[in-house]
Amino acid sequence: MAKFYKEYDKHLVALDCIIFGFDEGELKLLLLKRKFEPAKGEWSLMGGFLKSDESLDEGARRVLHQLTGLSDIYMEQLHVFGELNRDPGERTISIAFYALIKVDENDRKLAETHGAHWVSVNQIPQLIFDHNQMVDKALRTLRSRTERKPIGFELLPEKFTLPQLQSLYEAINQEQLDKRNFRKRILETGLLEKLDEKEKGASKKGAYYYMFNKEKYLMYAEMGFHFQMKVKKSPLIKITT
Amino acid sequence: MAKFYKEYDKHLVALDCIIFGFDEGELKLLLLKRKFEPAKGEWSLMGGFLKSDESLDEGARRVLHQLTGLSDIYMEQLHVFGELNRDPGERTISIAFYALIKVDENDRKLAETHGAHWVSVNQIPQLIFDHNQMVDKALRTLRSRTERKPIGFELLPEKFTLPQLQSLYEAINQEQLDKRNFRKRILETGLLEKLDEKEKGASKKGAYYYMFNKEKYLMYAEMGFHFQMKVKKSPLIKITT
DNA sequence: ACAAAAGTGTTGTGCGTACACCCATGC
DNA sequence: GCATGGGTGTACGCACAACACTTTTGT
Repeated sequence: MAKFYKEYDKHLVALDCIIFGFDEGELKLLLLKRKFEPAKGEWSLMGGFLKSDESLDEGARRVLHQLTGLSDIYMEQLHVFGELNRDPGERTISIAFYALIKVDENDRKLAETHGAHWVSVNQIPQLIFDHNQMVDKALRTLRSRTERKPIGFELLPEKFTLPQLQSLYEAINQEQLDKRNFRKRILETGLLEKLDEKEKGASKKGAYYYMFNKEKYLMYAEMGFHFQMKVKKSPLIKITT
Repeated sequence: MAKFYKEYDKHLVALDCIIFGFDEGELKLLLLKRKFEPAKGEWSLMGGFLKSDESLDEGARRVLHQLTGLSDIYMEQLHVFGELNRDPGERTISIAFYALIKVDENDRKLAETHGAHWVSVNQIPQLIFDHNQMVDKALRTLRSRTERKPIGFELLPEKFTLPQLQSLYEAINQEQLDKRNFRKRILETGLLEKLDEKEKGASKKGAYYYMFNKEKYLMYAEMGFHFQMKVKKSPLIKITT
């Protein structure tokens, strides 16, 4: 290929992945102890450097696969971070991606063998560089996503119950929702298909399993959507002195 | 600075700017005939390459200033485009920014002396590489921005009339709005301050000037906002065969 | 029989939309 | 005096929030 741009600076381009998973009723993040200098041993996002022969998406997927063994997951570009000294090692531009995955037993093992850990988003430790800022931005993006796109397909197993779906929404948005309103709203979208089978782990009565209607899900994911639920107002508690 | 990452590939990083302006009741885009190979002479966005000693924002501002003489304008990161062959000259990653500016006489001249042209968003020509895709994404982002953030401060002169503001919203969203509803909604946000002065160019009666309340504007720009207006339904026209 | 979670409907209200006429002025 | 754009109020409907009791079943 002819080189037209010889005279311009070239840069290291990092790809950092913010991986969300939903497990045990909590929204979690996949973190890693960094294995190389600088900042070796500190908590970090999954990251790697872009290669010349791969597109951004390909690169992000490769990085994720190398570090966790995971593949075929939903990822989206979040933001580019490019402050001059964000990485003390060398001037590096980082393209942050966020990903949503269903955490199953298999993934849990895979992640562990790679030295990765699932951490609740309520207990994020200090991360290297500007990674905390990235996580913060990803969380806010994920939240505003719930209002415009259906969510869950990427974070829940194929079959799930309405209480599980509700608790996913609650975990993402850090708020309590009214059961009746939630069920009514989510059902009338037509996104869900009720199965004839109950989940019996969480209660004696058992909750019906549902699945997403894949076509509708994809349609809404493309066209957008409107799902807004306000906080369930908790009764005011007066603190008596 | 110590080099920790010697072994990794480095990349050209372009900064491309999608500049929106509002002029003569239309939403316009600032375009340029490219002055160097490859694709010399074709229509292009404002673009340049990132230098090692500048942050992304600084770089984008520098590029814009070099090409148009404009400075001090509102810019926001849009997306990174990184397909392998997006630039036939060489593998280049492009970070796209979008900017909103008030077009005044001064800017119009500045732009012209730099060979830039204001083009209505309804008449965007074929652009080089993936620049049309960038414009498309920027437009959609700008539209969804109007629903969550106040807009106008960056695109209108300091004093403006309500009909002007409305026509800005209409130009961005390509839809007609109901005058009464628009005025009611926008006024009750408290963002606007009515002046005692009328604009007399557009009509005999004249329309009152307004200004943004800067503090409220910044507050809403930060915290978000909710401004959604549906299309004014135009009466159905039956086409008789 | 009781504890624990699942499931189920109705009502009120605030927001958003639709809609038509008068006003001020320049020509 | 008329044409042109600016300015104003109300009524209706719907979507959303609030809210409490019954059902199932494992122990």
